[in-house]
Amino acid sequence: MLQQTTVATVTPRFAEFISRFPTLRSLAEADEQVVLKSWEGLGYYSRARNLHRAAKILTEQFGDDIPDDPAVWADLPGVGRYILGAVLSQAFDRRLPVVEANTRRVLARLGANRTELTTPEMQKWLWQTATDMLPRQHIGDFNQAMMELGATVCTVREPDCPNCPLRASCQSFLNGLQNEIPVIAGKTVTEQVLEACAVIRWKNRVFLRQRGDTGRWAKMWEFPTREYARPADPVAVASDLTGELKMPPGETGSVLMTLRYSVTRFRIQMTCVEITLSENPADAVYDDNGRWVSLEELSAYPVRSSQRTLAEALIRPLQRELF
DNA sequence: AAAACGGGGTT
DNA sequence: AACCCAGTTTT
Repeated sequence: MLQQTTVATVTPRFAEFISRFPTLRSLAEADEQVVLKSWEGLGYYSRARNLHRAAKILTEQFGDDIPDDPAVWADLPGVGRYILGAVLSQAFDRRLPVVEANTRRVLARLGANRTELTTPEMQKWLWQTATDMLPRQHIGDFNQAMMELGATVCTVREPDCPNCPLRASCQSFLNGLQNEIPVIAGKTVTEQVLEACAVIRWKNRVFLRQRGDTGRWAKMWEFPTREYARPADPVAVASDLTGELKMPPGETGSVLMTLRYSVTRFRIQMTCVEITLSENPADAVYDDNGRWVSLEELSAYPVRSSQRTLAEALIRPLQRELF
């Protein structure tokens, strides 16, 4: 119930649920519709279905002898790494960590780690750090305490650092960084960029060109600062950008790229322009979503943040170079 | 690595 | 209106 649901919301609902299904077997033997009915208003109904399925699996395979084997639990529907650690550490004192919203904040602050929370490397760091920190005994209490610390002291806003039991070893408190950490990513924004990318075919060669105004051939993922980078954001450099060309070379399609700035993530969907070059400039055509246009018409096509048209900036230099 | 899944509370 | 919540699964 506590997955993405506040303690305040869950508390009364949990009591009702346990009263309705006091044992694992009673839950396993209940009709799914009855279980779902008792879940009404909590949302994420797949949690209820998974819980019910998991109860049936456990009861069928182990009867009333609930296993403490992490491998068994990990295969249960709805059991991810958090539930695995939470259940087994508290029910059986198994030495497994728990990482959730509160512990993420506590650990990031403790180590003054500025890596954005949702990145894979940060997730890895968080789980590893939580694992390394585990005591020998009373694992469940420790996990619970870490979450409680995040909920009551190491809060999102205005953490009570002076009264924190970990203040002496907290790298954020020691450096006055508790309000900068953790780093949370902004919402991903998607922007259509029509003229930014071109697939150029000439004889047996295919050129991928990011922009027309840099004056040189560049790989698709090498491009200068874009005007839609917000002023507060640092300049996007090649290392900040990871991209994947989703179309076969030589065909028209779109490119999805993710720009990672310090906080906000940009997702850029570029509609690529396919251009077939001819030695006669008047013959050059491009295909924009199935529409074929001559180079004459193309010359009016603007290159964003540049006074030059696509034809002037990209195609003419290409023709000069190739012919 | 996103996006989907959801209702309720906070800013 | 936007964001967040004791996450997991599917795309």
